[in-house]
Amino acid sequence: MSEKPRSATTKDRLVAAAYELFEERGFEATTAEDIARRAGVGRTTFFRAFGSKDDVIFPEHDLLLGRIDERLAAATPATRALALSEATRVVLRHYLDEGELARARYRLVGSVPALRARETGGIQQYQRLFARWLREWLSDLPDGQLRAHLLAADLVAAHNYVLRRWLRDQTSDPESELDQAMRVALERYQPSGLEPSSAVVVLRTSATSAAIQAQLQPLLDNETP
Amino acid sequence: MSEKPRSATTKDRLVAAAYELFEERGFEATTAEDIARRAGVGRTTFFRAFGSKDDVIFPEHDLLLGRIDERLAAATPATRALALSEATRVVLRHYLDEGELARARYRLVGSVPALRARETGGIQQYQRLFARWLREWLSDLPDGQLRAHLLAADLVAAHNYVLRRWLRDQTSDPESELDQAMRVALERYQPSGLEPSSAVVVLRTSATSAAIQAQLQPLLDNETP
DNA sequence: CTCCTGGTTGGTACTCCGTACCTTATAGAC
DNA sequence: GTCTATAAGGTACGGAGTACCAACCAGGAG
Repeated sequence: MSEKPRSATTKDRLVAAAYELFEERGFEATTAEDIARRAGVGRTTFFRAFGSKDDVIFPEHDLLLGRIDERLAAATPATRALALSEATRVVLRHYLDEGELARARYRLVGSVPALRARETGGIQQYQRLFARWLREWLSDLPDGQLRAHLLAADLVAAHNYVLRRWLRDQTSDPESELDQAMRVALERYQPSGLEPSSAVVVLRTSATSAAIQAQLQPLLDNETP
Repeated sequence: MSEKPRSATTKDRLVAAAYELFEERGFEATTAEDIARRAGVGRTTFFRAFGSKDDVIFPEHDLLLGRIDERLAAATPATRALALSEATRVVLRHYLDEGELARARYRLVGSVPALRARETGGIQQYQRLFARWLREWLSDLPDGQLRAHLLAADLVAAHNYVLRRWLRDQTSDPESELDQAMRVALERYQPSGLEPSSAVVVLRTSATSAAIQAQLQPLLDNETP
């Protein structure tokens, strides 16, 4: 019935057919054979292309994992915080580029428990990837292993928070929101071991600033754990 | 209305049979009929008891979700931090009580991708439950919604970090480790809007402590955002 | 041209999961 | 005893995913 672009590859036609049918009659009510028939191929070809019915919906997952890994591998010690932030941005941008397709997937996944499980499995893979790098980067800190896992969880949660707001049409500037979310998430990232925040208390005294400095220094040098 | 021990033993026999067979010949190579036969019941009874082959492995999930919800619902504003910590402890204790069964499940889930997905789906439910309460508790904070999601992710990640260490036999005192992990995770929980950490700087001066206090007070009262 | 070869596709058959439906057995309630 | 409710087993079915085979379609080589 509906015509497909001649140049579209078999995989693309299958994806398009699948989304059409899922929206028309739901995920469970659509069989693999239905999808194959609408795409004009055999059932065998469908399973050869995707391996499972779920895979039609998350085809770019491995690609994104690879890009994140690349971005993190390219970081220098001085640019690690930035790399973490940019790595999440890679994923966000991917979905923004997908546009309506991403929103269709969001609606679909939200309404089918089986797909939810599949999606969270994918998210978990992101988190593990972040954790793998962070374990190394934070290995010198006290509780470094634990903090690596927490920060990985934060990064993924922060990204998903912003992404979901965009998917639900609750923001028109998701990139700026990601900036802010990353700022909050990265409060945990303190590779130099500094306090998360510092307060300066000023009292008037007759001492010279040099004298004050001399007295402050030993206090700052051996911090309480 | 009380649980019948008879039906409980049927379920228990099925669980025992399932774990035996999974260890013997693997998850995929074991059919539902195999499990039912070894437990001495019919295939129909198996599916009535568990609904799916995966459910044999995660039978207590809903129970734990309920207990977490209870614990969080019972919190007063002053005891919320404690309630969050205790809620994760409920889950940890459950696994500790299971003992070797929990370790068998860990080995099994680790080796079967399909079960991994199922498990992370369950974890996600914990996280969503925490987030639901925290959204409300942190609603007055700047970035409260975001912070609620991050803290929920932290709590779950911290709990899982300790649990996995125990499952891998890397700790003999998981409860103490959970204390420490919660201390780190809850750094994010600052419902009163206080700074995440405070530093006291002491300089000698001739002023009385009352005079110092008088000078400090205005500084403390209007904090910089 | 025919013959061969490798790769892609479609078709058929099979196992198994999960559900629906129907029958049977057991245990009280009366 | 009978009646009824509940748990159990049995059978049949649709659909996912796999295995295997047959058909087609390149492009050489002779």
